[in-house]
Amino acid sequence: MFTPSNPQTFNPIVWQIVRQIPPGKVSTYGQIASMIPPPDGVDPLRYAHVRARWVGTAMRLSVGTDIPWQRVINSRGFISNLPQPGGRERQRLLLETEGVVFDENERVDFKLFGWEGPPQDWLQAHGLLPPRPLK
DNA sequence: CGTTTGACTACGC
DNA sequence: CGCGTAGCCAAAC
Repeated sequence: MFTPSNPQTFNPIVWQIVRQIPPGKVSTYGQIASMIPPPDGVDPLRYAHVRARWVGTAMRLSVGTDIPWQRVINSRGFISNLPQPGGRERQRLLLETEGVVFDENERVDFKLFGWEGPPQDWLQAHGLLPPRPLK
């Protein structure tokens, strides 16, 4: 089932969701986090303040895997500042190869390329809840 | 082990 | 729209 009382279970859930993002689409840290309910024992209100950052941590740990990490960007439509040198350029190149277009300000339009999220039955099949807005 | 840092985001000016 | 900050935990030092 689903007991994310520790990151060893939280992170794989993040990665599993990221795998569902189709090529040519992007999601955000917060959007992915909103699909994962608060871990047991964590105050939901406090969880809402840190969950997006947890997703960022999970993504950082996903380097060197087959996870399509490039499809996760920040809520403003920009590529975040990756810890690895040259990571941003690489991420942009990967996304552009998939068909994602950046505007003159290096921003992605979520209206065009934003991922609508997985089907609800997929979420429920994995013991997750439908996405909830922040706060 | 204590300290610092961080692939975040909403909100207030 | 830009800039600063609070929120507060897991990794990384």
